Amino acid sequence: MSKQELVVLGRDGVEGCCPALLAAPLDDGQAEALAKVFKALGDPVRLRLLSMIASRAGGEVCVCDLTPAFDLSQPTISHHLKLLKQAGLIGSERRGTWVYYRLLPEMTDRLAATLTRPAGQPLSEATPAGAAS
Amino acid sequence: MSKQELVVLGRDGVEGCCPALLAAPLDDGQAEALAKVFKALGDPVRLRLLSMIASRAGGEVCVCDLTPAFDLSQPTISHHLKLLKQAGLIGSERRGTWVYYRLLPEMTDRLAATLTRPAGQPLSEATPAGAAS
DNA sequence: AGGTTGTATCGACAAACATCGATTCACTAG
DNA sequence: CTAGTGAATCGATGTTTGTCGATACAACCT
Repeated sequence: MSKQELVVLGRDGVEGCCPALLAAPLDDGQAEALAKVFKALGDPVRLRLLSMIASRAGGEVCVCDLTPAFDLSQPTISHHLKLLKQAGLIGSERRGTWVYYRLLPEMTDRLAATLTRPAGQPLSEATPAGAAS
Repeated sequence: MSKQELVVLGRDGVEGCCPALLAAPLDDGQAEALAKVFKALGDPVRLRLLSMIASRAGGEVCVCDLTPAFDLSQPTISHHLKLLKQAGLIGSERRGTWVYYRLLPEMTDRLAATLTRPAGQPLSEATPAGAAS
């Protein structure tokens, strides 16, 4: 079911590879899809969740290990995990009583590519450091 | 004034280089600062603005070229530009009657690095494709 | 000075969001 | 089958955010 979500994101969402944020103007659909993913990253709790999941040796974290790391209720953590999952950033698997989350590196790779500017960027010709206020 | 904002972000915010989202758990301050920048990217209008600014040959765009590209009021565009600026993603310069915006590539470079996972990531040992739902 | 044009700020309002407690669902163990 | 535990969903609530019109500010040009 959530695999489907990923497929959708891959199809009419962030699509083929990298929308190239910095190389050409995004069309409206690309912007909408990309914004959803960045919005998922735009919360400190979700960023910490993601980094805890991504940096865990073995690649998996049990929800039962994530929840007590925050001063938030269990439903709130569950909600944040759901948003990260809907953004295609993480996936989950139930094993017995417990649910394990893991990073889906395809999405972070895609975002990194999106934010990388093409070879010789025509910026800062006469703009050495922080000339623009 | 907004240069100051950038400095602040550089100091106790995203800091030195890359908080390494995917390599180690973020501390609370890092997460808070990073979230602000991602939040700025979490809106389709701002993404389109940023991509229009970044992809413009010469590196500069006049606000007067940006505003008519949207079905939104001038104050709304101004507001979005302000948020992008406060996030350290763009800078502005007034020349005569017009104000020009440009990309500050330091920030996008930093974000790209943040989303890049370290060399041999311990993921997907037994997870070929999209095993996790 | 006075008028004109481009941009930013202000105040208001509706929609979206983060959070919680209560409940329900999924699974395991007696 | 009946607890008991981990996780997700549901409703409600206070806060944040995107948007607008009105207004103020900045620079140019008579």
